[in-house]
Amino acid sequence: MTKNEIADVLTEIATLLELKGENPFKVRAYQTGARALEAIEEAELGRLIAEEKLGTVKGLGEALVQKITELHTTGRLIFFDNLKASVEPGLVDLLQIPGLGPKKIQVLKAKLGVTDIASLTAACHDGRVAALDGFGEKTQEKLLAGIKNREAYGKRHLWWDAAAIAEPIVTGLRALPQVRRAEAAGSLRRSMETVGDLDFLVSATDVAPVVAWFVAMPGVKEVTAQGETKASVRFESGLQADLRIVPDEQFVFALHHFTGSKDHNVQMRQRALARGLSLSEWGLVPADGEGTAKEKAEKRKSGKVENESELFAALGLHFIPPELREGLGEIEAAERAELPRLVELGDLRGAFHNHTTASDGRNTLAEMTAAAEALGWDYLGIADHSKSSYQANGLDEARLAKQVAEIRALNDSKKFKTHVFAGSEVDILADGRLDYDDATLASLDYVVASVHNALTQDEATMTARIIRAIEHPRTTMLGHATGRLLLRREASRVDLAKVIDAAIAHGVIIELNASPWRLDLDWRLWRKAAGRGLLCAINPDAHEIEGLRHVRAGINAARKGGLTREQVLTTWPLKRVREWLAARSAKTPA
DNA sequence: GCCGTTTTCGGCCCGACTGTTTTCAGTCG
Repeated sequence: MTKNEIADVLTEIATLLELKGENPFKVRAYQTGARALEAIEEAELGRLIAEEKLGTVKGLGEALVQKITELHTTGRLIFFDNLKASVEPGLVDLLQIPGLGPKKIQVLKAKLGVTDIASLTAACHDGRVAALDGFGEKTQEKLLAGIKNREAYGKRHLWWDAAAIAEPIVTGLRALPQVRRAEAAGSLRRSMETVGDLDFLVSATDVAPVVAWFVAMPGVKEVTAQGETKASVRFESGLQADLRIVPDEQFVFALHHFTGSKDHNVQMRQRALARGLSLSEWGLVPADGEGTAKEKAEKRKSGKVENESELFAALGLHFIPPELREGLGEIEAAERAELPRLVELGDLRGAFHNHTTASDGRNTLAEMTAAAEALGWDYLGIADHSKSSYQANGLDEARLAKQVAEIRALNDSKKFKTHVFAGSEVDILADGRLDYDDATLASLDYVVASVHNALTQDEATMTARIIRAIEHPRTTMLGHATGRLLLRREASRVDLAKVIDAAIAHGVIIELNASPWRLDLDWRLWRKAAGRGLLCAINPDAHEIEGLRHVRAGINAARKGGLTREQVLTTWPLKRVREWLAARSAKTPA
């Protein structure tokens, strides 16, 4: 078994133990163990097991070492099999219902024979749940509502959609006279491609009016919690938003804590402990357990930390941008002053993958160019679909030639300051050939090669297909490498390591498709690939003028991937891009 | 189940909120 598979087993054990009402600290030990395992490298795990040194990993004791070793060598764990057999499988689903934890599930099972969502629903409808000790009418209603909305509530949301809801809320909070500071935290602030719920953090002089404003926001469908300093609401889409209000001197610590990620926070706390300090959402204080809460509060005030930079500095670190706080080595890099200077939205000078009404876009060439000019871009690449993308009104050779001529004429007219590059998003056919002949391709400034059909080929076929396209001398960049649609469609099966190797070897760019549904290549792959020389282009894949703004999502992903300005072609000035494209063409046999 | 300048037992983060209670247990983050 691989380490991630083993970690999944440990996590499942934790869930099952929790359901059985086991000691919560034992449950946590399994969760901690799973995380510790994920943090070591695959080969390292094999070595540690072989040398019987797995126990030296913090969080892995005698029992976990034995279980991990058994899983790693045999692929099975008798303890896990027995545990699974002792728990009704439907009970695991019950844990997902808000308001239900292990204790209540135990009671429901013991008193009412509830073993899954169906039997719980029946018991609620009969009123048997409300009659139980410790339960009541409200709990019963809440459980029914939770069951009904389970799917919508469990759903994640695109960063783009979540940000559109969150930004006016932050603005609204800051406008309140009682509010001193307000930020959105959580995975939204870390610019994750999808977001589970929204976390708002506020420091205020008076809390009641802030809570009152929050629960009365337009679009709120349901207030799920409301207290003095905390509130939770649910929007129509199922998106949940949490508000927390803290004293201003605590704001920075709470902001850091609720921005996360969990792994980042764990590592930060460990670092603090190693320096005799204890870090939490409440503050940074000496780690010794002595002293009353009041004394600790005094200590907090004495060592004032005004912003996150000072918080990181207090632990001997350079500022770590929220996007990098994933527990993936950013703390070590910050210690050594080796954090990359991340690309910014304002660095962008243009984009290459955009559509017009010639294929399936909703704005004309002139409209798209005007919009690019309004954004201050020096250049805009038009890449409409090729002829095989019949469903997208792809251009045949004659229509493409006409479009190229239009683009040349538009540039000559000097109507816009923005230069337009004539390109095409050329289908990579099922066998890896491109959708136009070489002469047609040679008439273009650049070529984005993309897969649009036969998405379910096996991995070897798809990989060979894409690599063949990369090897084509006229291919400038690879479009949306995996074809994934976040929350909707899985990525195609493709060996990205080989694709990246081929792109580097042939000097082909891989696009970071900035469509909020794609963000493809995934940010997790960029740091290593760019370090090896892969050049990135942030392309919005815009089908209308509003779509050009999606580059912001692309910048988010690029930043999470640790990319610098230099590594992103679309930040380069026009002259340098032209020279780069010309040099590529020169290498190409005419 | 893990951990130890409290070293083999007794902690392990803990405060806020809800719904049910009449002083608190369970859940959540």
